[in-house]
Amino acid sequence: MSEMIERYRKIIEESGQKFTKQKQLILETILEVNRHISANEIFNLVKNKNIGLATVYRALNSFTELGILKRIKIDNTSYYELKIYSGKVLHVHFICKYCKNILDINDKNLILEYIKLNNLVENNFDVEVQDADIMLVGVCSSCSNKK
Amino acid sequence: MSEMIERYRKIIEESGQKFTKQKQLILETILEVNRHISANEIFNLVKNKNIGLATVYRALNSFTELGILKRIKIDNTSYYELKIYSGKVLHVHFICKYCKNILDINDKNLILEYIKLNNLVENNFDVEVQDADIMLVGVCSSCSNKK
DNA sequence: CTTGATGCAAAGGATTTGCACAAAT
DNA sequence: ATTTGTGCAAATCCTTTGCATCAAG
Repeated sequence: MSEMIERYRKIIEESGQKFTKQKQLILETILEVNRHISANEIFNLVKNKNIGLATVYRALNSFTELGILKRIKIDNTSYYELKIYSGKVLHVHFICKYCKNILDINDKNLILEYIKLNNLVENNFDVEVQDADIMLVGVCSSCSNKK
Repeated sequence: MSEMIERYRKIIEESGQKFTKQKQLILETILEVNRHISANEIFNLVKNKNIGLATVYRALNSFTELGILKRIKIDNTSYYELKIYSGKVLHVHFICKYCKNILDINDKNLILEYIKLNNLVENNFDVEVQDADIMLVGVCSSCSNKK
């Protein structure tokens, strides 16, 4: 078992839940694809191994609550990506309104600026910001050139 | 008819669509509540006037496309708020993970900072940012005091 | 008139849930 | 053994769509 999976196992077991074959398989699948993936896509990748769609949903919900996964919504579907131990502090995404492709905005300086802003919000609005979903919407260069 | 409604009417008619009683009523309802409101909530406020739920959804989709409304998703439901002529440039929201209340982050300086960051993203990632959905997640002061 | 809009009910898609069975500690 | 997880199918919730009718320009 990979080091990653070992860490997730620890988190899951420490929460009182059992670390089952199904959960491991689902985690491995997400690790492998290494991009935003939906419950249904995961299901299609694992259904030959006798895993039900409900199990996939239950696992994804559980992992999200435990902070292992990050859920982002596009139209009416949830997509998931690994959250902790993935080297990311904050999630900033850009979605192209035409091709619907999602870009990860991973520039370190930008992310740091965003975090500063979150701190400003905390001070000005008397709240505690624990997470930020930032979705920028616009036109990617590829779709821009097609016009 | 209020000045606001007149402006929306213009936008709707210029897009080639008809400005019907139903659309007017839905717009007036959103204007009145002056907060995030779901299709179902709107429907409950207008159903006694013989408007179907489908009409509400069709109007909301149309208004969103025309840029009159802004759609934000919470859990599996869409909420809408007036976008243009509402004095807002960019939409930054804070949601409390406990009470699920949504705060509008309307501080002018903060918003301007966010816009600057969007411009940085445009330059660094070769995209055109047209809109930004920023949802901060955390704990509001009220829920924080209850612990 | 002609075209687009509406209301209703049915369909659709994503997600959740009830239940009997299986597997983990 | 006991408790939690699973697979399946049915149920649920939000949203969209087909169709006959209605209303706006």
